[in-house]
Amino acid sequence: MKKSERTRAAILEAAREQFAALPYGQVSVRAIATQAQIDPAMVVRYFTSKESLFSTAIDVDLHLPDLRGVDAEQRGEVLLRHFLAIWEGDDKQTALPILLRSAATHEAAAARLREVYVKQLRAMVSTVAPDQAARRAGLISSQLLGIALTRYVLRLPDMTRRKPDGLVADLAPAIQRYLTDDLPKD
Amino acid sequence: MKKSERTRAAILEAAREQFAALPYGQVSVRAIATQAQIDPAMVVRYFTSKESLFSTAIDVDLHLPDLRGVDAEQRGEVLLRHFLAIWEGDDKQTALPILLRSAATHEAAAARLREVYVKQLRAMVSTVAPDQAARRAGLISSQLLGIALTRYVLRLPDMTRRKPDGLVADLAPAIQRYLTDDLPKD
DNA sequence: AACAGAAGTCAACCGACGTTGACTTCTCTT
DNA sequence: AAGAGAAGTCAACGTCGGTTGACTTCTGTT
Repeated sequence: MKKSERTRAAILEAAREQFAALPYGQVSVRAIATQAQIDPAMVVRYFTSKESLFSTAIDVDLHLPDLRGVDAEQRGEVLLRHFLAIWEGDDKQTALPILLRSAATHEAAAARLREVYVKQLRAMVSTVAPDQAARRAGLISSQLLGIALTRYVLRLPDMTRRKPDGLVADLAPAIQRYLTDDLPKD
Repeated sequence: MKKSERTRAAILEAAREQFAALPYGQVSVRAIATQAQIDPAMVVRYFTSKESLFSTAIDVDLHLPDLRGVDAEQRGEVLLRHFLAIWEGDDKQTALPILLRSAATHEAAAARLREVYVKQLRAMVSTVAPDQAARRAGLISSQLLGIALTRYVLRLPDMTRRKPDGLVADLAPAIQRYLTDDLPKD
């Protein structure tokens, strides 16, 4: 059954594109169907419901680099560059933009984002900073997601204006400190 | 006409509460009306439309402190504490939570947030760090809003777990640096 | 060529929502 | 007390979106 694979893939591709551009509630099954040049009923036929299509469409793998192979003093910069590349690249390699855009609106998206955070970012931090890894990962996420929020979602002028290299120069040190500094006793 | 003032205020209060809890699209005029114990038609009568009710409901004044009267080394901490208090307080003093929750979904909310950013945060940074104020304000907003996003909207476990004082201890230095450090030439 | 099962189409249902306009009730002035 | 204007009620309209189910068309095997 080759035909079915094609339409299934077409639906998925259209869905990813739509969800990347708009939050969950503003994406309609009808719009996805139109873009995939099929009938709205097919979406349901293949994916049961909009909700489960959404779940299927977002398999977020951040492909985080293995920081153990990176100079200890450069890890913050490497991580930040990788993160920015996810957003700057137009290739839609990861579904992170999809997730962040919907997370404020859609609890399922928020839950998935928490899962990605724990299994990928926190896990990765653990490999290079086993001491206080969860705490460090939290701090790092607050800065990284803050960058994504202000630059790509809210589009604050002072953030959109910057070139990626400039952002790295300004922000990598902060990430680096969260990763390696001694933390207050708390 | 005293009665009208009361219902008008009741609608506004209900609206603020609803918008603070849910993004724009998930708040219905009917729900606001129910909470205010009035008829949905009254909402339109008093505020013309849901959209203009939203605009009226959010008059965001962050009441940012005047950092010029604060020890130069403590400004980051003071600013961060003030920001956290906005979110921790249950008194709904400011409409910032309303705005952030809707900003990912609703362009009008995002636009308003940009305005608040420019007129309040950036303006305040200018008073204590006139050099590169816009750039510094951008960096600070990325960290502050990142905290709000991860802790209060996404509720990442490693951020919700922390006590405010712990967050201040870990994060105030970063804010302080964005405020006062020499920045790379860019 | 014929038939079965897959793939695709079409129209409609149902619920939710913002908004409207006609109607009723209240309230205050004279 | 009466009448006018404000305040409030009610039912409905129109739209949109997810979902359904019956129907038609295609495809591949025998």
